[in-house]
Amino acid sequence: MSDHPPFAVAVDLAIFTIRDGALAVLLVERGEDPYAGSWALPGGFIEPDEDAEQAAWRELREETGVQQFAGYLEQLRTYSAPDRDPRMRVVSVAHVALAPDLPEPEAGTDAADARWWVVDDLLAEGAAEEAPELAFDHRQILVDARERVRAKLEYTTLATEFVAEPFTLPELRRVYAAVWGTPPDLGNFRRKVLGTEGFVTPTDAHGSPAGSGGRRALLYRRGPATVVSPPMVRG
Amino acid sequence: MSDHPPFAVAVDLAIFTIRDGALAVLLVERGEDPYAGSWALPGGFIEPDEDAEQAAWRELREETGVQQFAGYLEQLRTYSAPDRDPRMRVVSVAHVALAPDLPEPEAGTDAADARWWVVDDLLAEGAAEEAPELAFDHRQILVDARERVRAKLEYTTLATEFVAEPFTLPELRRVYAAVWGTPPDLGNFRRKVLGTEGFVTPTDAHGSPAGSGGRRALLYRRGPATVVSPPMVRG
DNA sequence: ACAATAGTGTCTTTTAGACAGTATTTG
DNA sequence: CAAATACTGTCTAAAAGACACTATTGT
Repeated sequence: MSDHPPFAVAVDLAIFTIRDGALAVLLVERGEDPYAGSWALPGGFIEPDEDAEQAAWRELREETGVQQFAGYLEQLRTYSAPDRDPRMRVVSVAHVALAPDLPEPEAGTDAADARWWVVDDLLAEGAAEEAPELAFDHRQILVDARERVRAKLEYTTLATEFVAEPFTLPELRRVYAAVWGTPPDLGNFRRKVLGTEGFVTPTDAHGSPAGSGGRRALLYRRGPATVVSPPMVRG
Repeated sequence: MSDHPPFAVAVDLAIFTIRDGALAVLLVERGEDPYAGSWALPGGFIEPDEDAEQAAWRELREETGVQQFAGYLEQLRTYSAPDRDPRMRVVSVAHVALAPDLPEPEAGTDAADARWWVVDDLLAEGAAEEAPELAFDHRQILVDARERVRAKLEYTTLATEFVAEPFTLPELRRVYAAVWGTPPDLGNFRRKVLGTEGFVTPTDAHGSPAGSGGRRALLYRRGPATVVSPPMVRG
């Protein structure tokens, strides 16, 4: 009754960004068995002196190669099926991270390669041409992580974590378009964002239009607000 | 780089019910050190052949003494501070459970005693007369668990898990009153619940009024809906 | 009859949905 | 100027907030 079988405890990360108008996630190609050669979410084991969040931040910096990582990280949920890792009993505390678009990553020490993948290509039923199967239960983690991000865009100001400051409202709207798959109505989107106190704070500078030709959009910074109430609704 | 320090992995449960119009949680008095004699959330270690959710269901049945537990269980989040247990490194996957009011629990094998506590008494700043400090980081878990339940009443039909079928709308409304601290407006509450397709399904029977004297309320059962959109808002 | 509880109706305000129109910039 | 992008305004419909009123039961 007082036994406590030993487990290894890991963190895994679904690191999202917006690339070319699509939601993308960072995957690493595994260099070792099990699943050598297939693609997986970046992650690693928790060290004795850190908690899961610290481990996640450490892995995030290691995998992205960005020491002063400016972005958002939160715990997603814990995956603990007894057979999820064939080597031994590993429990994984999965996290979600968001970042304005990061450089193409360098391969880490234990990974053969690392690159961004368009999430819809990975998760589409028709399985796009070269979309790989994911290692372990990472496909399920990715499904859950995407759903978390989709949901949080509705009732939080989280979308601003996907854009570098300062940013324009059209940029911010393209974040919603990428994550939800369909852009919110232009006018209504502006009314909601500007009408939610503290969502964004205006600057007096102007950015560049998305294409060549077009009006220059006003630039904004993130505001102090974190919740959007009532929520924005998904198309 | 390939080390994976061993951890013990436990589950802890915040089991909520409504008792005498207040949100209550089940605590056990610890019989052993550390924290012998103080109160804690029920929990235990994960066995080699089960995942966290199975372990949580097992503990739930053991602690409540109800073999065919009819209620709701979901994962909350994982707590992993290195020093959260002074004996050794223990990571806890916390869960939230809801149940229509259960019998007064029996003490389990490893617990000196077990009883329901009114959550507001435990968490109030003024610390009610005989409200105990909680063991480990269980106060924080309880705070997070309560917030999860409060939030989920807004955008899901979860409140129905707090009442035994069949139930009346006034009963259901008292769930919101207990969890939120203030009752939703009577008329608007009925409009929302009855106007949300699949929230509840009517029967043709009538229940008894809350006090002695008063009209008999219609009885309902849980409907198939799980989400309430747009959400009900907290007073 | 009265108090207590359950249930209905309605007026106002807020917000979202839809979409037409105006403004600014580049080629 | 035409095309592309950014921005504003307005009408309608849906929903919430507030609150008055009716219905049924026990003492």
